[in-house]
Parts: sequence; C-alpha cells; structure tokens
Amino acid sequence: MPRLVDAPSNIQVLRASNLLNSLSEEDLLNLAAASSMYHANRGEIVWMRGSDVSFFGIVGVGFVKMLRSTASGQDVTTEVMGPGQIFGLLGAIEGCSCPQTAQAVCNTWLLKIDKQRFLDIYRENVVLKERLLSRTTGRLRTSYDMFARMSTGHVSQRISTILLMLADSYGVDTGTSIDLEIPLTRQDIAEMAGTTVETTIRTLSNWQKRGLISTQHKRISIIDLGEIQNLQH
Amino acid sequence: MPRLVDAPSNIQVLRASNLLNSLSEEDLLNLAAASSMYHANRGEIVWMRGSDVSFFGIVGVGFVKMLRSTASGQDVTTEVMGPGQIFGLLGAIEGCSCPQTAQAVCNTWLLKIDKQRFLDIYRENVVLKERLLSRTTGRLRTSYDMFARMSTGHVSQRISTILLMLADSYGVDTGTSIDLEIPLTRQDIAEMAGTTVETTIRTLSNWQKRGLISTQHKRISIIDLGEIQNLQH
DNA sequence: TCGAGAATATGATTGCCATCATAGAATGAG
DNA sequence: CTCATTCTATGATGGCAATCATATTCTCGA
Repeated sequence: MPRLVDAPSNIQVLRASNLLNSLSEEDLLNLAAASSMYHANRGEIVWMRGSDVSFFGIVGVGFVKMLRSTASGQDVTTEVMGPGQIFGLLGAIEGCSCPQTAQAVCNTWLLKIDKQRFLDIYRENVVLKERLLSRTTGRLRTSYDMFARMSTGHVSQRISTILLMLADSYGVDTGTSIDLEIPLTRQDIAEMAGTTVETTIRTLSNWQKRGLISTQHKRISIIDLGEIQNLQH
Repeated sequence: MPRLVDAPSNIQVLRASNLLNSLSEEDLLNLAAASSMYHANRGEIVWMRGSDVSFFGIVGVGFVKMLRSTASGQDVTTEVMGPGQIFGLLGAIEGCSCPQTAQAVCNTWLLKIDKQRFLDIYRENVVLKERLLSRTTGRLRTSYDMFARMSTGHVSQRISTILLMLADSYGVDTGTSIDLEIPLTRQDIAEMAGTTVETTIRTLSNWQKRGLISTQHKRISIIDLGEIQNLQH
C-alpha cells in the first residue's frame, strides 16, 4: 500500500504535542531517541484492548480512533485522535493495560514512545503532571457531555452531535462550509453515534438532499451549521 | 423535615475521603475549620450547573447525583456520589464553574469545603496531585465504559448495566442477595439509563416476576446476579 | 484501464419503546 | 390517623429505527 505522505521526524511529532512540548529540549531529544516512527495502514489495529504494550503513541499524520467492543459484539468509538494527540498514556502511567483498542482511521504515521523512558521523565516533572491532570479533566468533561447527549434522544440528534464535535476538533472553515478533515465512512460515524450503518446513511442522505451538508465519499462538509445545531433540540 | 440521621463531624467526613485522608493532620484540621456541614433535603439542588460557587463538597451521609440537562430538556444522571466521595473538585481546581448540577437523592449531610483554602494546600502537595490524577483517570475510564454500553443496546441491557454499576459501588452482599443501599426511584434509574419511567417500571417489574430482583419501594435487591449479568449480552 | 471489494443507497418488514392515559398503592407530614 | 402527594403499575397506540435483502456506485490497486 502506498505511503501517500512522507514520515515526519520524531522530534517534529513530539513538538506538535501540546502536552509534551513543555518539556526541556534535553528531555525532548531523549524521548525522541526512545521513540520510533510507525506507519499504520487504514483499518490496522495499532493495539488491541487489554494487550500489554511497552509504548504509548502520538499521532503524527492521520487519525486513530479509540474503540471498545460491547458485550453484544458491537464496536463503539469513544474518541478520535488527530495529529499531535496522545493515546494510551494514562494506561502507561497507571501501569495497567489500555482498556481500549486503537485503530487507524486512514493511513497514519504515529510515533511509538517507550513507556519506561517517558516515566523516568514524568516522575520528576510536576508541571507535566499538572498539564496531564488538566487534559484528563477536559476529557472527562467532554465524555460526560457526550454521555448525556448519546444516552438520550433520537438518532438524528446523536449524529448531529457527532458531526458538530468532529467539526469542533477537525473542521476547517472555508467560508461557505466547514469541511471535516477526517475521512470517515458511514460505518465509522454509526459506531460513534451508536446506531447502524443504514440509519446513518439514510440520515446523512436526507441532510444532503436538504442542503445541510455535502459529502464526497468520505469527506463531509457542513453547509448549514445553524440548522445542524438546531437538530440537536 | 426531620433529620433522620445526626450530622457527622467535619473532620470525620474529611477522613472518610480516600482522596483527602492522605493529608497531614495539620492540613486536615485546617480544612475542617474552613468547612461547614450542610443538610440537603431529598431532591434539593446542592448547586446548579454553571453557577459559580465558592466550595466543593464531600458527601457525609446520604447520596448526591450529578446530572446534566440535555437540549431536549431531559435530565441525564452521570454519576451518583456516596459517603466519602467528592464532587465539584475539578471545577474548583480548573477555576471554572462545575458543568453539572448536583442534587440530593435522599436526605443528605454534606460538607462544604472552601475552594480557596483547599487550593492553598493543593498547590504545594504533589502526592495529592498524583492521587487526583489517578482518581480522575479512573473516572474517565468508567465514563468511557458506560458511554460504550449506553450508546448502544436495548433498554434492558442498559438498565442491567446501571444496576450492576450501582451494586458494584453501593451493593451490600447479604449472602442471598445484593442490596443496593441507595434509595432510588424508577425515575432516578430511568435518568441513568436514558429511558422513560414507564419502560423502567415495566422492565424491573418483569425481572421481579422472574425472581431476578426484589424491590421494596426504593430499595432494590439483586437476587440472581448471574442472570442480570447475562442480560448485558 | 479494469475488476474486485468496499461503500453507499434504498425498499420492506418487524418490533421495541416512547407517549398518552388512567388507576392503584405507598409514603410521610401534620 | 388521615389525606395529599409521590411513586408504581398497566393498557393502548403509533412511530422510529433495527434488521434483512438487494442494488448501485465508487475506489483503489494490479
């Protein structure tokens, strides 16, 4: 499979992380040396839930989704990580295996960072701890928010919530529309909204006919943001 | 309204918190002096979402639920806090208002702790920061887990998940059954499961007829744990 | 360029669950 | 003890969405 994009450098990816870029130059170089760039093909499982890996990851180029399998076998996506975002770090610090599965949404370059080397730096760095707490608090808040929205309401409300969340994180405002940078299939969106592919397709098709969004394969653009927001009520 | 239970002492409640009990005796007494015991009647709003309060709380006796109102006006309960548990702390540290509403599930004694006094202690205490991160990480994990279970599956699966979660936190194993210590109405459970009262009543009635649970007013006992767990599949 | 496979699309049908309506039971405050 | 109020219970009904089935379109790699 072709690697459409060149690999970024280790240090480049580390600097792009707004959690780690507070580290000293020395620590950054140290970490860069203890890391390895890895290319994951679309759909590739970066790691499986419960497996004990010696690294955590930062997305360099591309996107990784974190998902859980429910008892009934259905996959549910909890988060989508983009460039500069870290995944699997909390498991590394707590010393337990990551409870989620990480899967590449598209062809992705990611930096695998050695847990041990990071922990050596982490243990002595109070600022890093504070930042991490702040980041974790934010995620917790978002999670509760999504939880409240997802556990109630109709499918169209849930899907609109997902679109708006994605637009918030990975949307590019072109003036006439907000384009989502992530190549997501209807299946991907269905897994986030906790519904089926068919229903997702029907919903998005309907919105497209009404001119609220436009889609070209896996690329979605929000045209009528106000109306999408209204759908949440 | 009668106060069925006597108020615990400030220091007693502080010691019951497994986050704060690592503090020095001096700090604990200091905090105790900056706190005030408060009695909330059943249904009373301890604080409203978005309001800026100068304290966070620890449950002494009773239970407090954290809830959010969705755009459609429906309330969703995200967490239930029992004796020794802290709520509103993250908002205090981040310096923003708590994004959730706190409401007493039953007549409850809670300790209101002054934010500022706590922050003075917090800032200098690395161990406390680590513990808080650990606690927050755990909550995040639980939240994602609930999210995955709640955003998919049938109502009976969702309600069984809620019962099991409650049993895990507040269940007392009597040998023949697991009794939930929290007095919850069907409405309360419905708000946690993201469904309606009627459906919750039907589901629980059905389980009671089948001998899986027994209920006496607001008290629920799980009789056939295995079968309730099976319902999740 | 072409073909296999993935992704999107759409119809038909079933069934779960929200909603509305109403009634009975239990609780607790005075 | 009593009554208002809250809580539980249950029926009837309609609609939304899951499921199954089947095309059609689109992508990407050979």
